[in-house]
Parts: sequence; structure tokens; C-alpha cells
Amino acid sequence: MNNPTPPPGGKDAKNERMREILSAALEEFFQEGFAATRLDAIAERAGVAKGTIYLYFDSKETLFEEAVRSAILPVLQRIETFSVDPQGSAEAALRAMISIFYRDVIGTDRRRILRLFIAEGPRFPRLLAFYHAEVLSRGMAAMRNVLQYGVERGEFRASAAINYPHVIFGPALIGALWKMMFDNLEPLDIDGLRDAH
Amino acid sequence: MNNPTPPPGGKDAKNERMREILSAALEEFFQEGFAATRLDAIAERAGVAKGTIYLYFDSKETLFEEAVRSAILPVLQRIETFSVDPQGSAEAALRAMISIFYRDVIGTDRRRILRLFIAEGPRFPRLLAFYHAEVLSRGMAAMRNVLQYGVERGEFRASAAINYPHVIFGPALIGALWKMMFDNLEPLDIDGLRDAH
DNA sequence: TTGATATGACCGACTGGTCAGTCATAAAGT
DNA sequence: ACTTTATGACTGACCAGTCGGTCATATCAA
Repeated sequence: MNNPTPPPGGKDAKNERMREILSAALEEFFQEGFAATRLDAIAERAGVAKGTIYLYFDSKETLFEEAVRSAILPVLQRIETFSVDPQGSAEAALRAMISIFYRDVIGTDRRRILRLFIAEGPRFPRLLAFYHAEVLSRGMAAMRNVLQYGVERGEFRASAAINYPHVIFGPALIGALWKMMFDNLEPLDIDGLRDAH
Repeated sequence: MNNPTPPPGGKDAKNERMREILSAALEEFFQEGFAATRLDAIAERAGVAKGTIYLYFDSKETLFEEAVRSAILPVLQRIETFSVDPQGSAEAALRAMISIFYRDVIGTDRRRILRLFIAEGPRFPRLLAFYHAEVLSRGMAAMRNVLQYGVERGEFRASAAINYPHVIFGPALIGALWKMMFDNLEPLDIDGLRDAH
């Protein structure tokens, strides 16, 4: 009922706890995968007791989904900016998209989300559907636009690739996976890969 | 001491059991991942009791590694044939390699090995190293040869891509992953992808 | 041929330990 | 004082790995 100061401060503290738990959870899930991660480990990393986690999340599953979602949000916002590309050449736009992808996903810790998705996706269909709808299909649509635009301007040859933007991001994905799996055995120069790409 | 008939038949039965266990294990690991797979489930699928598994394998870890290894062997043998390509154009050779990869890995159940590797690899460094040494580096070397050959014949432009055969297989990998994760949401035509590729 | 004995592959109930989720109690906040 | 938030010991389910016992088959003896 009282509402003289809309954000009293308790809200902030609560959000703070929540974010600490989410980031601790994300880190543990990255390292161990879903099944092998212990709630105790998350609690310890977040600096709370295990019971506290259950004040904020219903179950391990929920926590996992929320953690992944929270990690994707920034990427989502980044994608929004894709849609607006009023500038000149389609090639420049395409190059820019690829560079952004390398810089913001492949070249950062965020690439670990990719691995988590690949590893645990099939067990979390809701999450997969969310990711597909909110991230993938938007990104692919943006790609298709740019490619189409390039064809219309005569920059690109019309080819089957228009319908398979997958092809364009394949090399980047493989770079991310390689770095996470074999970098100690045979290091990979992401910049070199990007240029070759 | 008796040795008139060296393979009495017991050997065959033993190998048979072993193969049944391996294939049951592989199927379960594919579906559930390492941590979430129960030995009971493997035993049931293989039609043996749980104890029997331990007559053939030391531990869940060992069983996992052996199962994955056994699934990779055929791929390894296929790679051997890569090295010999005395024919004409480098482009034809390259196309052939890509086609073989699509037909024998991406287009079959074997693509699930890829996912298993990505999901569990980091927890099985020995397996990763084995895969890297026996499969990846051989395949990449073969690729580099073909590319090099193409450049010498003037077929391909010399470019940074020579050193990054990763780039070539990226699209195929993404195709495999897509099919395993999003095929129900947005089916992907592997043949179309291959052609675009 | 037939019964007696030996072998070892196979079984599955059991153990010890782990971990998600709960709840009685305590601390903090108002 | 009372409500909200946090704690961590506890519970019950689950599961990797074990081990004493069974039984089909092989070997031998008579």
C-alpha cells in the first residue's frame, strides 16, 4: 500500500541476489553441464545457502532455463540493431554482421552458451524453441535480407545460398567449438579464421 | 593346455555380448548424455544384468570411452581412403570429400557422435586427444593437401583459407547440429544445404 | 553312455554415497 | 511484535559399483 518511494531498496537487494545466483549458476552449468552440476556448488559460488536458491527458483530445471535466458538477452538486443542497415553496400553490411558475431559471441565467453545449447538443448525443448524463435530466426531473417539486397543491387550472384544462411555462420561456429575443445592441443587463431572466412 | 580348435565358440559369444553392450551404451549416451545415463538402462537395452557390464568394462567412464571409440573406427577407416587421390582436378577431389562427409557423417546417425563430443568432450580429455590425433588432424591434413594441390595447378586462388580447412567444414557441421536440434521447428534440407555449400 | 565334478559367465539384491528439494529455526527488517 | 528473508541439517530417492550364489556347459571317470 505504501508507495511514496517506488523503489524502496529491498527490491534492488533482491535483484542483486537473483543476479548473483544466476551468474553463479551459469558458470557452474558451463563447466559441468546440467546433470553434473550440484546446487550446493551454485550456492557456494553465489555466497548463499542452498535453501535461498529455492526462494527465487522453483527447481534446478527452472534455474537452468532462467540462467541461459539471462545470458542470451544481451545477444538479443544486439540482434535488434541488425535489422536497421540503411547504409551502402550489402557486402559491407554482411562483413559487419560477421564481424559483430565474431567479436560479441565467438571471441568472448558467450561462445560457451553455444556449447551449453548443443549439449543440453534436446533436454530443454522450451529453451530450444525460445532460442529458435527469439534469436535464430531473427538473425537468419536479417541475413536473408542482406543477401537479398545484395542480389538486387547486383553485388552477389543469385544462388541457392540465399536460402541457407546457415552456411555463412558455419565457419564461425566451428571456430568457437574448436577453441573450446582443442585449443590446448592445436591453438586456433580466431582473427586468422575470421579473415579466411 | 588343450588347443586343437583355438576359437571354440566362446570367443564369438563373448565378442557378441561386448558389441551388444557397446551399442546399447552408445544409444543411451546419445540420448541422455554421460551423467544422466544409468547403467541399469544400458544393461536392460543390451539384455544383460548390470553386473555383466562390469565383466567387460571397468567403470562407466571406460564404457563411455570404448563406446565412442568403437563408433569412430569406421570413420577412421574411411579417412584412410582420403589420402589416395591421384585423379584429376582438385575441385573434384574437394567436392568428393565434402560429399563423402555429408553422406557418411552428417546424413547418418553418426552425426550424433559429433554432438556427444561437443557435449562431453571437455570431461574426457583422453578421448578428445584421441579424436584430435586420429581423426581431425588426419582429415585436416588431407584437406590441406587437396587445397595446396589446387593452388599449384592454378585452380584455386592462394588465400588464407589454405591454413584454415575448418572453414570448409563449418557449414556441414552446422547442418548436422541444426538437424539434431531444430529439425522439428524448422526442417532443414541437407541436400539443399550441401549444394549451397 | 552316463553320472560326477569343475569352471566361469551371468545374475541381481545389496551397499555406500550423493544430491535435489524441504522445513524448522534463526536473523534481519520494519 | 511481527513479517520477511535466509539458513543448513535433514530426508528420501536414486544410482555406480560389489559380491555371494546360480546354472549351463565342459571335462573327466567309470
